[in-house]
Amino acid sequence: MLDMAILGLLEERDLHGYEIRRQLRDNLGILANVSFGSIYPALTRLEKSRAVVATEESAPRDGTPSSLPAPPPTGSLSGELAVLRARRHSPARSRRGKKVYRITELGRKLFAELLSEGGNVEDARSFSLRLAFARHLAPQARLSLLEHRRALLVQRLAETADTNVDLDVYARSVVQHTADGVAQDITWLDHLIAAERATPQSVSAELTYEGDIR
Amino acid sequence: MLDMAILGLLEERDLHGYEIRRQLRDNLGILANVSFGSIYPALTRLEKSRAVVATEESAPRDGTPSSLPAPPPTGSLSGELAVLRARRHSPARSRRGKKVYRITELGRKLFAELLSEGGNVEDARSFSLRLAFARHLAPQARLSLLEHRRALLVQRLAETADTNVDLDVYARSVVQHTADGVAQDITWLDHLIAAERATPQSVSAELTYEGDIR
DNA sequence: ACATCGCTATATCGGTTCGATATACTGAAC
DNA sequence: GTTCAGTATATCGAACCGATATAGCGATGT
Repeated sequence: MLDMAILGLLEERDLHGYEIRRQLRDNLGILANVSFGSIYPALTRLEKSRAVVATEESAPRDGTPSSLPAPPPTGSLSGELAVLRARRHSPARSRRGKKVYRITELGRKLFAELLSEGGNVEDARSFSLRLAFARHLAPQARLSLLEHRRALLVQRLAETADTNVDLDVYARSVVQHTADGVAQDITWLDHLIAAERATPQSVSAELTYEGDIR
Repeated sequence: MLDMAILGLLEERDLHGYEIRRQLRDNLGILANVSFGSIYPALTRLEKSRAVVATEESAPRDGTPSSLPAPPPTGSLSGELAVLRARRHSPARSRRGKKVYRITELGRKLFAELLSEGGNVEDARSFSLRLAFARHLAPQARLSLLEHRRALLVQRLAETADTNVDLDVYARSVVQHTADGVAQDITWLDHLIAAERATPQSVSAELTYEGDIR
């Protein structure tokens, strides 16, 4: 699951581990407390499987050799300011040895697979992640994802509707609140499904991998 | 976290692994898809740390009527020993050995500790579990649990309020829906807190461990 | 002047949890 | 009377978590 998340972020731009974690926590909100103990091993195994490549000190596009780890302290003032300005909104800050990862073609294929097939449908986090990256899916795969999730939640709601006997106030409150949450998830999905059906497929077709998903 | 859940269930009645999983899935709803790959190792380690004891085909406790096909009442110590001795020399051929676990005094202490101190406050599952077992907590510990969780959610909501820029429709919808869920969790907690304050402590005092929690 | 605190950044360790799979018995349906 | 679904325990490798170590750098304070 983490692999999918990382690859999805790397589809946007090259990133290093720390920044990946920050985006997972702050931007997405899902996977809020993912730890470095998960991220770095994940990056290592993605690198081993050739889905990403690591470069030290994020080099600009074309074959620039990695520069020295420390920025020159006696640089020009304008240079320093440029660095500071860049630091604000770009993850490419040069501090200490920093491994910037870039997704490969193989990685893109792996991402498409994980997004459409991989991932537990029963897990809320997994579903939310896939939906967050749904623009990389073909319209019909998107719809299918939403409907599968909806069906699962409806079933779950039906099963847990009448099992609140012999529970005390606290447990019953938890169960009830969980059920309420599920019900709201379903209405949310209904809106998404309706919006999806209302949107003509041609509009978003160019953003998807249509042909690559089997 | 699983340890706390298991001990909490065993406070009610003696159970075996399969049944523990069933209750976790169906009754509580939290920890819905916990696997046997978690439960059996957890039971083994709880047994190793003397928090629970395992008996084969144990009799139900007092006040717990059971519709099971009446096993011989092996509630006595000698009976348990006989079973254990028999298991040594017999490979349990006829029936698949059903291990029924019973919580010990040590286990009860461990449960009280896990319930009050242990468990991640940031994790929704952990919180829900603890709340589900909240009747085992002293009133002030219960209130504290609710208020801590509330404070955390308020903080989280404040932090994620303005970070929905540069996200596409799908990701933004996920983030928004997550935030809505958090907001509703807060109102839910508000109700629980109000109810908790409205209840005079003496009413539920006898159900708690008050003196055991440090 | 420098001490300390907080943030960025990578990495590893032990322990826990997941998902899949194997095994075996029972009862009901067909 | 054989297949099918449910009950029940167990194990394996991989993934994941939480804590911790290390280290450079910026700001803040005394």
